[in-house]
Amino acid sequence: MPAPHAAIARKPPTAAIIDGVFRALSDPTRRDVVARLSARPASASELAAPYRMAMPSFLEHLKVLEASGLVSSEKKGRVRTYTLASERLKVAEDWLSRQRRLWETRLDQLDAYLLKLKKDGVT
Amino acid sequence: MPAPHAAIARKPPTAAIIDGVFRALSDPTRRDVVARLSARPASASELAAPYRMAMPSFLEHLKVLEASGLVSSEKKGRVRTYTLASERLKVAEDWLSRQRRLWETRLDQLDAYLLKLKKDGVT
DNA sequence: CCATTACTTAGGTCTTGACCTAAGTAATGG
DNA sequence: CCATTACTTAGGTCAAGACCTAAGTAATGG
Repeated sequence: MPAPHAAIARKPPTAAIIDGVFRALSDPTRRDVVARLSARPASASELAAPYRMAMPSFLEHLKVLEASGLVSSEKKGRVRTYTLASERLKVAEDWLSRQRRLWETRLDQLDAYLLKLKKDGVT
Repeated sequence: MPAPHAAIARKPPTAAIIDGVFRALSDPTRRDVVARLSARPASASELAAPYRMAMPSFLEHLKVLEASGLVSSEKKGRVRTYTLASERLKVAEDWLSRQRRLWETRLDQLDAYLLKLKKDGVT
């Protein structure tokens, strides 16, 4: 039994994974590719077409996306097809919403504190 | 009147802004700082304390965060205090949830299509 | 006032990132 | 088959990133 509590122990993504996801999303070409892939899968050359960039340069972007786990690819004949892998988008979303919760909690506490000051008649 | 329709024309963040936010979040030290600042504001040296890193190196991270708009700072006497600026976190959240919507729409369409195939008795 | 404290500036190194051209390889389609 | 098509590999440039040390400056606190 290598992993007890497998059902509940959904381990948090490592920092390195989150690094990769945010990094991959920090480039406009790569974000654009992600956006286009969320509509439908596409081949490397289809994806490359809109950009004024040499093929090897563009493929580098696809490699970054694939390394981050945001997309996956499969080759059939001479065509490599890319697909969005939505779980990794969720990793980023989760991190952000966790921050939002923390932040909002803090603001609520601040509110409560200010309210108490007011109620206690402090000026 | 420099900006007509100011109330509704909340212009979308430029690609460069989104680049900066995601890039800033792609480093674990910087994400950690954001997390700590969402609890409360703090000075540069307080923020630096947990890391085994020379001060100038760490301040570089703070500069990246401030340039991205995720945090702001103000100097009083010899202390510079950093505060989280939550609007920029929202920029990243918004981009991600937009992608999720696109992606989910696509899956729904796919579902509908498969359902139709089944209903039409295709095998 | 003057030693500390809290940054700041200046500069150096080494790696990584984003592009490029040129030259592959490996499936097609006529 | 053999010219295309669809990537792939190899390698080169140039800027940016993430660290460092050393030497500032500018408020404080005793």
